[in-house]
Amino acid sequence: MVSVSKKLNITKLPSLSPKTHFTTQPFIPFSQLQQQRKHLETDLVSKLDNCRSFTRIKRVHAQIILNGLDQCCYVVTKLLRMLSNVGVPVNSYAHNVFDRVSHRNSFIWTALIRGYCVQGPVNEAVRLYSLMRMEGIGPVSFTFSALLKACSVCEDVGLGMQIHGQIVSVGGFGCDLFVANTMIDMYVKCGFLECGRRVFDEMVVRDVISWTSLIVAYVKSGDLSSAAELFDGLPVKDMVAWTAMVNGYAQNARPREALNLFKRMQDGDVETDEVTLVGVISACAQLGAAKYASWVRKVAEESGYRPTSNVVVGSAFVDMYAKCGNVEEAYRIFERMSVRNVYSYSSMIVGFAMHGHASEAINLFEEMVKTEIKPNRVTFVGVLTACSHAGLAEQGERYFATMQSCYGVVPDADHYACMVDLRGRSGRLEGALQLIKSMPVKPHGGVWGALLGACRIHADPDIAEIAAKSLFELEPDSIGNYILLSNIYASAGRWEDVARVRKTVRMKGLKKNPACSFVEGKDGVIHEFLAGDLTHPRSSQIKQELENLLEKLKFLGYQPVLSSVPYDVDDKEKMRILMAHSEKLAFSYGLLTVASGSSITIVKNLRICEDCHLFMCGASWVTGRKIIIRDNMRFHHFHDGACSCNNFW
DNA sequence: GTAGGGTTAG
Repeated sequence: MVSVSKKLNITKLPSLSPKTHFTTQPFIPFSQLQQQRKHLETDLVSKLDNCRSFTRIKRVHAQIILNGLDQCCYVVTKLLRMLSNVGVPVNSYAHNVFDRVSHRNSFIWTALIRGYCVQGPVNEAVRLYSLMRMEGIGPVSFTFSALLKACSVCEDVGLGMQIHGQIVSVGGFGCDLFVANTMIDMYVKCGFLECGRRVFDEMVVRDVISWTSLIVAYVKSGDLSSAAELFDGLPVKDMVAWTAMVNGYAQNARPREALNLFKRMQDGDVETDEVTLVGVISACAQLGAAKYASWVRKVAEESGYRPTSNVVVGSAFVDMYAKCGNVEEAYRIFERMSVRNVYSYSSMIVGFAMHGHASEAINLFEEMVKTEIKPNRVTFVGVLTACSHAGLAEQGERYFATMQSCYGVVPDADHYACMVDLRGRSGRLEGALQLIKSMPVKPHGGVWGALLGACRIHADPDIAEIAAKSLFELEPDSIGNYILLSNIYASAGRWEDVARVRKTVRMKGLKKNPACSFVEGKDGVIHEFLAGDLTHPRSSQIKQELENLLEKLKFLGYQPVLSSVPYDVDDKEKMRILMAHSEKLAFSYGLLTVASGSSITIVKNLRICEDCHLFMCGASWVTGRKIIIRDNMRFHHFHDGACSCNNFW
């Protein structure tokens, strides 16, 4: 090796006078220059970090060029990331910046690839990845997680599997937690849960994120037992994991289990945030009891969340109070919310609709469209339901006709179901049938079900047969549809047809859903009554109370609606069956226990029958009590002998 | 840089 001194022949150094050569440039050691450059880099990177607009970024970019740092991968990587974050199309500005860098490292390549991953097209990201590999640049773990994330966003499992193959062939990255976790997420978001599970099972090291991704995947697929099994096996659970499981129960209509798990979460001193709260609030909404409503309100405030200052928590509370029968409190919260969004408005509109307050729902909708907030499909479901339940047929038709042209919401099968309901209820059964035939999308069970329900109200067994035929094809095992058809036949006295439907039900081995009602006693305990149930400890008192009431009602002219009994039995037996309906038993118990002057709230699993409806109207008059009944359709508020639904349900 | 969220009709 030739030494530098020999090569340059500098054994004899010329005697340079520092005076002549360094007068304007003071001597700065290299290490100090390096340090200065480092400071400059850090300074520009932090400036970039604070940029929230393209204009600001361009300004910093000019400084980067001025300082000669446009070849510095560290700074340019940050520049590319920020450009993509503020949404500047990656194929223009960012790509130019990238092209001008002569020596590119993995990070700068990855920043550009990420840009395409976020903005698309993903294929371009994959092409760049190949180019990078051809240039001999090795990927970093973030290169793969960005690519995998992109595959999950566009649900392209084929591409995802290609990336998976790359990860395996490059080697080493399969063990990277970030990469493996993103891979699980990619598979489950694409709907390949089993593949995600395989990745999970093959992982040597897992963290709470790996577990949670999979738990959520099981929750979304409705497989709660697999989710719970994983959750139980998770060694260290954090707030997100707990929340995933609590909300999993809530989303799958298992509110009691959601609340039990939440109590365990609290016992474990795990923090509660707004995401946890919405799940818990939604569970309480499903239970529909005032007891739970006040409990969760307290829980929220203890965790520092006020329904009026947090839009997500607030909207959940609006929905919950409406579902618990307290639409006044729902509106009180809604009114005081400092920020509202489409969820808040939709929840309130649907809440009003559920309680038969059609004009309030419509007024609120009109108020909403004057704001910046755009109505969505759920908002229109609420508005159309409100019109339908209040018999506002013309207004409903108008909203339906303009929802696409004025608000850009394309009517889907759910909206058609509302319209069939609206036309059907107002007696235009043929018009409803025509609407179904003209639908641009395939009608689902809800659409035919709405027609069948209307046939019950207007006693039309012929159209009911048409609706039922399609309905039985779509939902062959749904017992409610058979019962509805059988009841329509029964009201028309067509007992042979009733027998035929019942035979089908028996042959299919379908079991009838027993009717049951809940009422909250003054002790806060929820009492459940089944139809004809005499097992309650205070059964004889309940029966006596009911008989006293019946006497008074009869005196006022109440005549039992015997046609509400769909059995071919004598009138005396029909009377006995009617008096043992679960909501009547629950109401009678309420009279015995709920403080006088307070309203009585009953939750029923099936639709209230005509006789019970009439009975409750009279009972609210005779007893002076407000009676609120939530059936599986909506709320009925009985007061002074009338119901909020105007006998239209 | 990877995991958890609220409104829906018969």
